[in-house]
Amino acid sequence: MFSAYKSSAVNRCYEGNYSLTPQRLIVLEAMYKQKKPISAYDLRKKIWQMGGHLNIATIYRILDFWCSLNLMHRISVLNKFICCVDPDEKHVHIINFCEKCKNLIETCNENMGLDLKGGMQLMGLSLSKTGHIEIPVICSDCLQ
Amino acid sequence: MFSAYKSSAVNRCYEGNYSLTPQRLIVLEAMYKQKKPISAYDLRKKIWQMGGHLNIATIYRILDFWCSLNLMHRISVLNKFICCVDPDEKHVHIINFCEKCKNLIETCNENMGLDLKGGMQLMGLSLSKTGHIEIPVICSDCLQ
DNA sequence: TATTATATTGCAATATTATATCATCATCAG
DNA sequence: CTGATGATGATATAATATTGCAATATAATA
Repeated sequence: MFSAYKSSAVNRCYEGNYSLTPQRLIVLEAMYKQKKPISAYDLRKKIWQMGGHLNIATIYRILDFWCSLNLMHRISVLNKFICCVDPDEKHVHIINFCEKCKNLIETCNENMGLDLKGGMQLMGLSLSKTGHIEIPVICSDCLQ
Repeated sequence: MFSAYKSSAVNRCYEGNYSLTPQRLIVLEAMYKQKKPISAYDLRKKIWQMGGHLNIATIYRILDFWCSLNLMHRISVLNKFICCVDPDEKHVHIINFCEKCKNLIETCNENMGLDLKGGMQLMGLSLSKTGHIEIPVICSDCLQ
């Protein structure tokens, strides 16, 4: 439901004192409709089709904005963007990326039984707040 | 030591029946000298400085080649390439990427106490053979 | 409300990263 | 030698991303 997703967005903007501009809303809505990862340029086309117009630089800036608030993820292995499936999840977001069919299976480290903090401490590292983790996998469908 | 790294490369080529061409060696050597992640275009410059010349398409093809043999990694969050610090390591290669200083700390899942297989099985996934995992972190130096 | 400060967006140019196509060259088996 | 295969070179172009600055919108304050 878009309304739930949108209210997460509204809350983050309120908490962080960021303004929720029309352009940011346009991107939010277009991205929400988009169920697969999409490039910034394709998102621009999609917004055209929805009757809007945003400059490509603006689109990149706004995508970065939402990513920094964890409402979206930049899937770096694809150079594409996707809405976060559960923006209020407090664990580390994990994006399993099937190398064969290119589908994403998003979850969190807890659901995968992954103890990240322990491993990090061993190395003197701490997890960055904003990031997510992409794991290259073969999904069950592609395993035959 | 380059000789150890090179002999890993020679072995992989032999096992897989791939030819170790002069161009592939040039890339191997230039990359080995390079201690930080480098873009394909910057690598081309570096090869120029070493007195060689390789076409950009060739460079991309050869980088892909070495990545497929796990002698190098494509760091997708940076769109850059780096030599693998331990090409004979059989565990999953983990590249911790400091979001502040941009340095990489490479290790393997075992060293980090990360049980990846267990987590994958829970989700019906299996780890892809070729990939590595990039984790966004803050390193100890940057934590103040 | 009017004014100022700050943040955001639009625009245009450009930089950076990556791939496609096709010709040529090298290697190797028969 | 010859033909098949794989690798490389050359060129063009596609796809992704950023920069600098002007214009505009938003928020803060008088």
